[in-house]
Amino acid sequence: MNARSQSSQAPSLNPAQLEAVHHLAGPCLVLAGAGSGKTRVIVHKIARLLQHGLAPKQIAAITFTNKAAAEMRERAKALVGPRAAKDLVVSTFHSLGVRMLRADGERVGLKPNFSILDSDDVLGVMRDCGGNTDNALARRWQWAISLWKNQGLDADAAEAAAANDDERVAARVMRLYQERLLAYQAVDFDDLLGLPLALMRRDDEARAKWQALFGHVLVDEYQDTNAVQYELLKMLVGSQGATPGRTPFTAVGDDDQSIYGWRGATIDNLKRLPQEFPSLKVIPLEQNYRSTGHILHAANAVIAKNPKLFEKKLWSELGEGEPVKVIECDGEEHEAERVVARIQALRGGQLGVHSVDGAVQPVRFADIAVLYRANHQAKVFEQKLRAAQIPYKVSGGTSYFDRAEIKDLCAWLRLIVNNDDDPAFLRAVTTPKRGIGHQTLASLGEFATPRKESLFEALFAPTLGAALKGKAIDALHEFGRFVNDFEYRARHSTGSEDAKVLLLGWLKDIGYEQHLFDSEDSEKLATARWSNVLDFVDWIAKRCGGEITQEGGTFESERQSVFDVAQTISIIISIAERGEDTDVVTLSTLHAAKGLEWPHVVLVGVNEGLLPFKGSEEEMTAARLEEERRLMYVGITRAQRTLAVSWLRRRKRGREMVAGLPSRFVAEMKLDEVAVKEDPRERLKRIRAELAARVQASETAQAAQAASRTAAAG
DNA sequence: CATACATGAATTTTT
DNA sequence: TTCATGTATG
Repeated sequence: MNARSQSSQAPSLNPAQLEAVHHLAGPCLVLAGAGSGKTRVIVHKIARLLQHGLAPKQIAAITFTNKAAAEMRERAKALVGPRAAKDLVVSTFHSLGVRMLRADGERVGLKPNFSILDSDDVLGVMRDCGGNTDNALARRWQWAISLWKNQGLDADAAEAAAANDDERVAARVMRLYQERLLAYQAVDFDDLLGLPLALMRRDDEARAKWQALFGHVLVDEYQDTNAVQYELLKMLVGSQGATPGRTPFTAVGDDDQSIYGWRGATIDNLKRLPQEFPSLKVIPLEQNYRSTGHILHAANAVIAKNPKLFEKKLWSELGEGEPVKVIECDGEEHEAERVVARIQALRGGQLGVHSVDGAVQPVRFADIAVLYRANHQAKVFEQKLRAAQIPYKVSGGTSYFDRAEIKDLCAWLRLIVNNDDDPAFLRAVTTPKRGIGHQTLASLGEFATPRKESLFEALFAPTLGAALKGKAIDALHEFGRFVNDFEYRARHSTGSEDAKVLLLGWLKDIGYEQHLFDSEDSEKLATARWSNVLDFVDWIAKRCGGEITQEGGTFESERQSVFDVAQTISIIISIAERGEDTDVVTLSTLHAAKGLEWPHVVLVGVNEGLLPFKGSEEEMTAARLEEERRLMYVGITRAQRTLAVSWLRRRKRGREMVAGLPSRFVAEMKLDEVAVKEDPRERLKRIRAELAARVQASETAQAAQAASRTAAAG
């Protein structure tokens, strides 16, 4: 098992879980503490709803990430079987939004083939709207505008709410930006939430249609919803129609794990739920199946310092376990060395997985995680781990679709899907370089803008000759013809074989491999990039269907054209899932670690200023401190069996060294109150007994699960 | 139009 | 110290 392994849990649901699963009639809020088996509850509730006669497609389970959606579907499949699981609507808010807009977007001015801009594209458009501004400013606008959109504000509302000149400028940019997106027939990620909401508000027919679709809506990680997502949920369950609260729903979340306030998530959505749905059933899940006692004491003690929305205290039956260890370090290097030493000690020590007969399997690398506040902290650990020959992976690193080479290719695909997508046009036309530079493109832009045409449309205007030199026009025309030709072929190549031929031929035509080797100074890096490209081609080809070999034999799946696949590409899940079974230590930010668990966790850099993070300028408000505390809580509750917390006596600030203090959260863990003074030999005996009991429990659970599966199948 | 050097700023991240 | 952006040069 790797980090994703589920904690062992008794085969039957506990009373609170049962209550949550059985409450089908009205709105339900499940306050799922860390490690309390919330996915299990969701999946069992889905099964229960199916038993009660809902069709799979009437059940919507909404998650935040594609990865979470995929996992949810897998878990559902294991419980209800592949047939039912296939038709369940398990999707992110954003993909549901895409689905609604592709179907009914015309009512908010979108053709069905609109493009979805990623944040780089958005940045480009922002810079354009502000008249060639610098990147940093454009990024601030992007940030502010995204937050406004997440709060459900339009440009007018944003301008009215603007507190200073900077914000007023941003609000003006926002108006321009929205106009331009519409002209491009493009939307950003925030629009995937806001436009479906606008659609349903504006159009009774569409609203009725989508409200009739679902018989129950489940929302995972509810504490991470923003204002727009909440409105969207309310709209979907029909609370604003003539028959309020018609569709029952289940929100599952944990206010103590809300760590995304900085990107628009609002805990108000939790506060408002009981007020706006008076019949709301609130069910706390407090039994933790993940961590041992010392770890939970620390977690409870820390979070107790935060004001509470709902009463909730975790407990577990897994025994006291190991005390939490605090490691004091000289500096970053020393910390990394001590962590390496700890990893080696864990692997060599008595803390491996004990089976009932007392044999010890060593701790695997994949059982260990090093968690930190900010990405840059990973660096020293990478160095020291490499030096010690310990394999590791850095999670939360750049995702597959963030890679430059993949973005390049996606730009081309987007351009053939939607010729009016100017950001895609700009990226494709300059990748690889084909003698068309900013000069030419600037002139083309100046020509196109007053005519209210997209760049691609303007390419073929007969009067373009007045604005550009012959040579430039020739190059542009050639590009245009090439794109049209590629589009034609993409529409007509279906099935994986044709797709592969088309895509490889296209890469050759644009000279992409050569481009990679020319632009990358290390040949090794270029090779790696090229192999990413080939993976990408395979991935698209596979999605085009045709003959597919899977467990259960070879069969014919529905054929799609490359064009069809390209249409959905910017929203589709990354294939970063490869290499999941390798035995490596995980390095991760605290944010990226949410939802995961490891037997052994080290929280590093737990320093005042770093873990309650303190920027140079903004002051530490109570709300900010509380979110930092929840982050600490999330970190602590990732650990199943051992937890160590390290802090630095000296740390770098800018280029100088300053004295470091342990984070206030270290004291808040109240380790001294629960630490046990125990004879080491006694301790070992106790630990073994606890572990044996645990192993037995998990084996019983597995046996029962297998039995119930057999029963379900028969 | 692309590459080489200097100068300046530094959370967290998904869609 | 590193990374990214802006300017100067070939």
